[in-house]
Amino acid sequence: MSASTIQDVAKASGVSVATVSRVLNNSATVAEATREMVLNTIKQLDYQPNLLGRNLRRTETRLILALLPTIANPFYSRIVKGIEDVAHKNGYNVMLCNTDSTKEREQLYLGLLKNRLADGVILMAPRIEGEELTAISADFPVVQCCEYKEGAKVSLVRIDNYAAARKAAKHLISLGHKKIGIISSHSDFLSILRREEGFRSVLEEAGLPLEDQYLAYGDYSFKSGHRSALALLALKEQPTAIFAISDVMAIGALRALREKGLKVPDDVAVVGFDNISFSSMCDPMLTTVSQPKYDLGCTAMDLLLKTIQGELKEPLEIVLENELVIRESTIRS
Amino acid sequence: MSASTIQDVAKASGVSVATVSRVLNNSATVAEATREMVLNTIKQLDYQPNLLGRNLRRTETRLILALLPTIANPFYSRIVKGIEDVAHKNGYNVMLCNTDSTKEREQLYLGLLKNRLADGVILMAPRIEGEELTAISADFPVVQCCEYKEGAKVSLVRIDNYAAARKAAKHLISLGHKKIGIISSHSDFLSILRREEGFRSVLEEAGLPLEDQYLAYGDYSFKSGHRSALALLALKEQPTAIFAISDVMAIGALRALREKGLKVPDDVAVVGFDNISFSSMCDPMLTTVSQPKYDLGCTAMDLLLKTIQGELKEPLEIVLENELVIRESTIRS
DNA sequence: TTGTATGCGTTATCAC
DNA sequence: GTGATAACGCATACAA
Repeated sequence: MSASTIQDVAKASGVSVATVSRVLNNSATVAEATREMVLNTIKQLDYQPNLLGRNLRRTETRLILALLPTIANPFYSRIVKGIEDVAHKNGYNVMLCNTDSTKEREQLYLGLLKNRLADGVILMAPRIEGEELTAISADFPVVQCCEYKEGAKVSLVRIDNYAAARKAAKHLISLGHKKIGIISSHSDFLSILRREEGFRSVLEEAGLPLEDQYLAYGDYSFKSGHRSALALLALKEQPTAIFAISDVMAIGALRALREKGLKVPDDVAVVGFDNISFSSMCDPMLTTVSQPKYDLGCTAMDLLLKTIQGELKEPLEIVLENELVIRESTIRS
Repeated sequence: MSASTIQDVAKASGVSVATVSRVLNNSATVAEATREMVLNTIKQLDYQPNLLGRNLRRTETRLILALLPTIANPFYSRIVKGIEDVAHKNGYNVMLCNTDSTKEREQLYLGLLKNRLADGVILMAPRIEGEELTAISADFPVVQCCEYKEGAKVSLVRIDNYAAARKAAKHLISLGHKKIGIISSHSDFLSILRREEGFRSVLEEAGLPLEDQYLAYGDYSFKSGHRSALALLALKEQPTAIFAISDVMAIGALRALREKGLKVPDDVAVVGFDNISFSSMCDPMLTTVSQPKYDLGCTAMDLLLKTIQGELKEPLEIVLENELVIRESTIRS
């Protein structure tokens, strides 16, 4: 476990640490001869600058934290790709942190931000309260992506969840469905509430107000989608269509329907949300609301960079487009 | 962007920084009265210790990096959960790093290890050469998990890939299949080569040596599985069974078969590898070789902790059990 | 062009 | 029990 420092390099090169530092940082004011010699001993000693020292001195880390509830939901993978691409292009590294959907772990990682271990954070499913988030955001660079909290005055990139859910509802209504179940989640994300509201609004306009029993709650897992669908199917009047606020849960619902011997879409139609890659691999392929995941990630990182560079006075909210992708789970091909 | 330091706290409390530090680290030798007062001003100033300073001084970060090719493959999510659970239990944090399957990004993150920004690294799909990996491992704590490189003298947790693939092959042979295709990947992971070898060995023992044309290569994506399956189906003599070295690719193959109007398992049987959660959600449910993902993660982190604590003189290799899970894609239920 | 000296924020070793 | 102070490894203002 060797650990040569800048001092070792200086000594071995017969120069001062300042000169070595200059070589390290490509400072112009260093003679070509010395530069070469120093670079040589750096290779020789296999010297690696200690980032703790450097970052402490520079008070920047060039590190971004991306907080997500779990990597188990493939929804996040394209978003992360977008974040990374923009970050790398700008000389930043990205690290992913699983919050496990708990306030505690989220606070822990936000603590690393407060403790200067990272230059900024992108939150993909904030769990802490809006006020706390607002407070942190006042002192440190933070951006919310996709999911967001009530009352948080924090930059945000999202789609219009209300309008998106309306598209899904209108599609089902246009197919003649009258009994429609929803699989939502118990989170207090505004994104999810908006989807519920949007979906409801269309049903009401169609004179088919949503009854409480047609609303089931899951936790974004396959199993919870499966379980919720079974609950909906246990009603006296089975729904003829199910809308899930996440593809993963919609796919769990597909499995439940299969187990019950119901045909999709003939007996029951299903609409998901997110358009994860899996939604076009399952059978039947899933009709779903597509979020521009890659762009959401890129835009969030752009916003964060602006925040870090102080170009943003106050929180900004950016809304990207969405699209209903119609596949086999609602219409026979 | 406030940034109160230990000095500010000391000044405001009317004590020295040493005392504040003692309070921070629960040093026993501090009077109850002073402790309370200091804690008070810490709250008041919303003081957050700067981890760069602390880590620099302590020469440890309590941070672990988990390097994976992409979070798009759900295979990794349970492994990561195992790593995190053990890490948290021992006071370490885990951050995930996408290498995008490139040597460059992997080297970059390993650089952070060399530069003391993290205490150790778990590699889930190493891309750099075995010798380079061996060299790094000689100086820094590194553990390979699941996939591993030829010639790397580095700690490793894995399953017996050879034996596991043999189970899959024997299963297909026992079902009477004679023309069997394989979807593998072009990586130079020993794990994958062993699977190929194991599978081949059974075919040979059955007098059905694998012809080159029955071997297709993908890149672990749905699409590549889909594409590879189409290639296999284009052969004059179509295979009646397909073995994919990853569930994701196997599921892509299922889709290709559906498109070609072929019934699974009646026309073509399919076996995957990994047992990701999705494999029991798709239709038909996938027969697959199950890796003990959570345990693999836990064990890898255990090994890394031992390495960090210097309890491990030289690289250790641990082999965990695997299991063939038989589902609808090979046998009608 | 290079060296000296200082400070980044913390912990730890001394003294007292 | 507490306070100076050195040190961690680096970058930079200022001298030379």
